[in-house]
Amino acid sequence: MSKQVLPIVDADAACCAPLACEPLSESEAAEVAPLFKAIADPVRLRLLSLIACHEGGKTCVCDLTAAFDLTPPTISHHLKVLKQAGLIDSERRGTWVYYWIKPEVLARMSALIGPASPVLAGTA
Amino acid sequence: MSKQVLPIVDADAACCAPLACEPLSESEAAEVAPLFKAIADPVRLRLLSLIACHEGGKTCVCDLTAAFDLTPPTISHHLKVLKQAGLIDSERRGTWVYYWIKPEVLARMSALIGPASPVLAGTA
DNA sequence: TGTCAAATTAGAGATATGTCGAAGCAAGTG
DNA sequence: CACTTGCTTCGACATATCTCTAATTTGACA
Repeated sequence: MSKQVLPIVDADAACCAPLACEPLSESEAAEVAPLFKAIADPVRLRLLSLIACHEGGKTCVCDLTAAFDLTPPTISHHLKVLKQAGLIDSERRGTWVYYWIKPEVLARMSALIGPASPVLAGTA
Repeated sequence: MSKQVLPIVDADAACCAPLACEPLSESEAAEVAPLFKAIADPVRLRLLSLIACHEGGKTCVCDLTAAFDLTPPTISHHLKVLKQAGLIDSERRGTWVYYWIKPEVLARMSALIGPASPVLAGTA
């Protein structure tokens, strides 16, 4: 296209510019990545949403299984992943098992990638 | 431990309670999950953070490669994943290639899992 | 033109993930 | 006690992901 003379980086200098905020450390990244991995699946995203949208916050597995074209073991597997990541918790009530969301964890994840994040506040 | 008599669900009724917000549809989930999958890796989280934290917003690949104990092809692969997800964009400037963040996309992801989300606002 | 440096692409190998059927466990009911 | 229902665990399989080495592309420069 046209000549691109952008003032952002001085081509004579080194290829890098100074940092505007504190980037995520290796250990912080290792700690947070599993949280995002837990929700990085369409089934688990919908499970989380279905659980969160329930009045009272507790949702029976039978409800969740019915919302998908997947077998109960598969739903159970995804619920286990979400629970091990700390995003949901569960309780047995007779024959049924209920799951509920832990909103603090979601809120922390949201803040981490949001506009006010101390580790991602570059061009926001 | 102690008797758990929770008033949230009537044990005589069906196992389900009504919904409090609109859960994520199958197609919405399929659309959003790849975004979270893109950041669901410690290396890519740090890459994103390093890029975002650069003053001016543009970061040279050589800078990024230097920050990891990984080979250039591996860094290149992760940058490609982030770019294909739409989280970053790039431009070639002579020998060097610069990447920058697209904050709108991060902001959208943050809002989706944040306390005010219309699909995850259950118990927040 | 030839050479060098930066970055990407291609291909391979090890590990992780998503899904299922079969089996097991826990709790209610006849 | 036996039987049924709801859910989880186990084991297997196909696919996806992460990382590397080797080869390729792109641009700068003598």
